[in-house]
Amino acid sequence: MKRLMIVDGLLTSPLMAELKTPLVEQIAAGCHTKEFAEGDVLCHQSDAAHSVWLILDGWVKLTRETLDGGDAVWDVLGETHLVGLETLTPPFTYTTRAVAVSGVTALVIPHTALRHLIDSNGEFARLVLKFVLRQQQDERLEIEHRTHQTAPQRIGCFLLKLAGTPLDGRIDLHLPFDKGLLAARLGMQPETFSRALAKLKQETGLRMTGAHVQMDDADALRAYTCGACSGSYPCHGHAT
Amino acid sequence: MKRLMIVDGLLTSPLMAELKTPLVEQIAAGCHTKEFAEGDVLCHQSDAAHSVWLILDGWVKLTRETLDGGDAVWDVLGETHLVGLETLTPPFTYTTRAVAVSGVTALVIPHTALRHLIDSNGEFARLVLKFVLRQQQDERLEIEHRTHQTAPQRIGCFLLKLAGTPLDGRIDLHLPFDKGLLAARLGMQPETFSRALAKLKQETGLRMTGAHVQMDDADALRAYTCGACSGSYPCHGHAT
DNA sequence: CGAGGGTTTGAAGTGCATCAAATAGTGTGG
DNA sequence: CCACACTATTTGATGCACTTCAAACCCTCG
Repeated sequence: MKRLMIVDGLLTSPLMAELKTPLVEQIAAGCHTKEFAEGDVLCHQSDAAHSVWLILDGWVKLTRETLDGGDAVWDVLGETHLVGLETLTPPFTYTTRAVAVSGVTALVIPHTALRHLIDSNGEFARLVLKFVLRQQQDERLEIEHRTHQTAPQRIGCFLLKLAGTPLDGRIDLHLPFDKGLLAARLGMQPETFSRALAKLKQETGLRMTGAHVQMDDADALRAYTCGACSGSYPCHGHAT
Repeated sequence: MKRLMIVDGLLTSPLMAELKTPLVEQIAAGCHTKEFAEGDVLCHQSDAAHSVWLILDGWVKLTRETLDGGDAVWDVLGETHLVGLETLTPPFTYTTRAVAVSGVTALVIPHTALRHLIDSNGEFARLVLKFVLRQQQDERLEIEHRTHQTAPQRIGCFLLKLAGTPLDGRIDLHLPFDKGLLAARLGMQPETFSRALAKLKQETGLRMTGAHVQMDDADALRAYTCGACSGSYPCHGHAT
């Protein structure tokens, strides 16, 4: 019963969903779920890896310390996303600190199990490779965005990704974490975020009250947001 | 004789250098070298893959068209670097256009051979995975740089990477391609590049005449450049 | 020598950051 | 349930970094 839930959890990951059933069950055997409270640290930068996490619910931020003591936010991940995949290669250490930014439910996947699987199972290694190559494309697009998009466009792009591809062109969602963190995730200051959001509302008809976002015509948002981008149009919006 | 040269060429790649000798020879059997003149196109964005290239000499730029007709430079790659690795995963198409920006000598590796190798050889798949995970870290650091570094710092960072880790703290090199392209690679305008360079000279004692770069104390450059970065200090500088 | 591209310089404008302060929102103890 | 404390968010004012548009300069090559 519980095993079945863990299998279902694993299958939410695009990576795991491609595996054959016996393999998923084999991985599931070593997994357990774990709850994290807001502020809990999943792992520290440079620590030797012990787990990879699959987020089932909630959000986790990945940060790195800069030399001058600041914190650089590398990403904020939500459900279906994996934390710590970089530890599958030498030096097998986490490259970021991971901190829950809300209550989080995660599937704990023992690092040893994954490493063993990669070493022993070519098919699994291939699927991880495929997965990472996909991520790499997204990251390169992100690099482009940082250079060519304005602050309001980056916000719009994020919202489109968050909304997925709404069938009817309508968007209705809640920001999953606070605006300050979102600003950092998008590479801007909180003040800039606030002003950029105001501009986005004005330009696209987007409405936002508190964390509640509404939009009647997602295409208007796409038109405003995606102009300078080299991604395929209309923006299909991978979740982050 | 010629076969030996091809094997040597393959081994310049960090990825290939990890393979066992018979495997390298097997790959080499399907490879040939090819010369490209400045401006020659290696591949077009969205084309079905036929080759992966290992650059033996010269430089290749990777660009993507933006919706509004512009060209976004994703990267500029030099010797020991692979072009087209993203085609090893579905949809097996190039995600960028690749154009020689100088005379280029490249090793042409048939795409089918690599795909076959990945599908049949778990060890090879693992090594590619390891290689791509490394690249991914570099790209995430690049994202951070675009947000936290100033234009002069980004130039300094690029020069440090180009110089590798000089033993005696001295730098003496030539820019491998024109400043306009370098500006695009670093995500800035040519005018900004020119001015940022002037500032970098003034701040760090770096000297540049034409494409010739000299510096007596690389550490002064690192001190100026790496402050806001979360990479390990001193900057070890992977080549791009 | 002249043409053309690469590079620099100048002047002006835009976008984002920074510093400062006001406002809104949230959780706590009374 | 209210007042307070504290944090998140917004708003205002100002400065800096980068872009943009324009023109000059430089360098190479025919």
